[in-house]
Amino acid sequence: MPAITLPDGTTKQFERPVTGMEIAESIGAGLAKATLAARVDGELIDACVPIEHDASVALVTAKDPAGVDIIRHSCAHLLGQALKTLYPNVQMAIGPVIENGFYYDVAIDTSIGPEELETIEARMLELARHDYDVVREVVDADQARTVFGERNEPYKQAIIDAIPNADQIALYRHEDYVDMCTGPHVPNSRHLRAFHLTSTAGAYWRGDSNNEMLTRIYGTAWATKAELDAHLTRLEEAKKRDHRRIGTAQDLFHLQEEAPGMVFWHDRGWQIVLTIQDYLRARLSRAGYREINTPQLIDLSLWERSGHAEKFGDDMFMTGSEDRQFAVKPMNCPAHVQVYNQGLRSYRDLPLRLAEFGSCHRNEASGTLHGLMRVRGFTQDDAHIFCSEDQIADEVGAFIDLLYQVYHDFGFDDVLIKLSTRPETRVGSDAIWDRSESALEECLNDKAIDFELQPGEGAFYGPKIEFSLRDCIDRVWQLGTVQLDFSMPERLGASYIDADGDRQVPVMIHRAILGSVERFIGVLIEHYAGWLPLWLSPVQAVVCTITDAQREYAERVVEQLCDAGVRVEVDLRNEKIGYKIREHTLERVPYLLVIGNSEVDEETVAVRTREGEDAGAMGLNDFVDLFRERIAAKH
RNA sequence: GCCCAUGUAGCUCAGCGGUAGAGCACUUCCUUGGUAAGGAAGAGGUCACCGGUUCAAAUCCGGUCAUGGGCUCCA
Repeated sequence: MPAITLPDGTTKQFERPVTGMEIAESIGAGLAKATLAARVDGELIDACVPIEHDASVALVTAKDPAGVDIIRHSCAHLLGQALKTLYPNVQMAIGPVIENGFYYDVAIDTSIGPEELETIEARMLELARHDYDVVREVVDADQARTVFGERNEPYKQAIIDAIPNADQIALYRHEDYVDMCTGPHVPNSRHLRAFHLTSTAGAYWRGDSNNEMLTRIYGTAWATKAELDAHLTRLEEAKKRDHRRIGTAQDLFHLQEEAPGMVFWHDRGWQIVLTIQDYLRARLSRAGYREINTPQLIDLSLWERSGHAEKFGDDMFMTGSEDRQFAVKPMNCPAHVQVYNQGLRSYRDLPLRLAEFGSCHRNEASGTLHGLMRVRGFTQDDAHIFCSEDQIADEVGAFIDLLYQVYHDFGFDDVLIKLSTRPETRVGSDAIWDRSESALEECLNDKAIDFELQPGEGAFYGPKIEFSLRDCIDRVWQLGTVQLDFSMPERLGASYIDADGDRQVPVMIHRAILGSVERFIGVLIEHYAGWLPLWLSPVQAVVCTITDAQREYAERVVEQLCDAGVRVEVDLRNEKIGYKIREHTLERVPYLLVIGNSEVDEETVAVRTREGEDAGAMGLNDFVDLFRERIAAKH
């Protein structure tokens, strides 16, 4: 005789165990029609599962985010159903829900391209329109193995084998199709209408590159057609923000076949690099860093001593000369230790903060390259802090403050943080891992920073914190990092003399704020959709004349603005003013300074912004004041 | 590196066995015009590269390289 408490606080008595669907029907036909599942004491269950005890129950519809995920999950099964009718030999592996949609990994003996996706999607819709009931059945592991054995589903069997104590397995039947899932699923296929198959990809079985590669089919699914359309429109909009497209349109950089994964910076793009570096130099200098510069090519033996050759040798570019083998540096830290090692260091020298805009090359696997986001040649805003163990917390704390300030200045306030702790194979005593992990964690907690803990994901030489930002289609890119290192200083013979006159090995803190300047610019471009803030814009103003008659005055204006520190260009072309304005607006130049006869007469410029705002005519000094105000505010 | 797709003019793309196309950009001329595209003419391509099938290949097939979407990796 379960008593069911509903979210509004009312309690209903039932004579016998009751299902979520029956509860919904007792409330109203409309609700029953919309019900996808039930949340019983906080736990999601299928609408067809009887509730036997007193419980608080909320009915889940498509208005509930959990309901949309149920639709997505059921769409994965619907995809399976459609695939089985089109390709009877297909073998189903896993089909989970992801952000905005779902995917299914399958073993299939044919390749699935865009045309096949269309066919499959059409079949899915056709099947869903049968408005069939999804039937749930609970079996034990042996029965499940038999079912999937008969259906030639070795992957499903392997999944069953991997479930501990699998005495109750839920099977879901979509007409002739059977899948296995913890559920819940939609009660009827009529809830599945707003979906779209987006792409295919290869994916290793169980995510292990030693295993065979399966075909992954991605789809997106929503509660309503309108939401689906809105999502597809968002994807289209996101494409317009793609840094590769904008980089070409604004003439910032290019990539070409002869130098895969390496950037040709054009003058405008390079100006952005220079602006960022100048800004960081000022910040670093204020924070007590010293900038250094170290060689591109270093004898392989140093990389052997540092351990990189053994672990990452395949990913290092090599070159030889006169029987010596050199590696193009893949990272800066061993070189920074060499600088540290010059002369005898005292505890009074610590902490020693050595910074470098280090140009590094890594032979990344060809399939991983991606515009500016993943390259083979890149510049790290790298620095290494050599300090004693009791300085770690202060140094990490100061670094995190610096990082947040820098991100804020660039307009990023939504940062994802991950703390990675000791992996299985590691160097250093448990005691020092204990201390350093808690030092990092305390720093984050002190600053009330939310973070995700990634146990076992730390580097072999120490724990780390990673700072990431999202790109225009919500892909997450790691930028900053701070890593403690108990290994390299010792391997490379770094030491200092402590207050008692004893030799000690310093701790090394690897840290970067932007990570790769290239990637950072990619994220910047997408974040701003090409509308870089004034202080970062490579060209900050273009002086546009109405006719040839203003040439002389325009050139004088450019000179004066240049002297005032404005990155300014002049457009004297024989074009109408509308044409010039359109062109420079599309190039996202922040200020257009229009000069006609009246401006010449009154010694002014007519100021127009790229947003289309007409700020009217003003004297040059007024414009420069306005300009400097905005630069200072980093707008 | 692995799976799938793609590679045609500076850019965006059409053509998919029978003489290489469009829009924008570019050049020249006309136009000197006040806030998002003035007009006319012209030039521009070994259809990524290598090989094969064919009377004939941008088009079909194979390989290589690159790019894109993922997977694995990321010191």
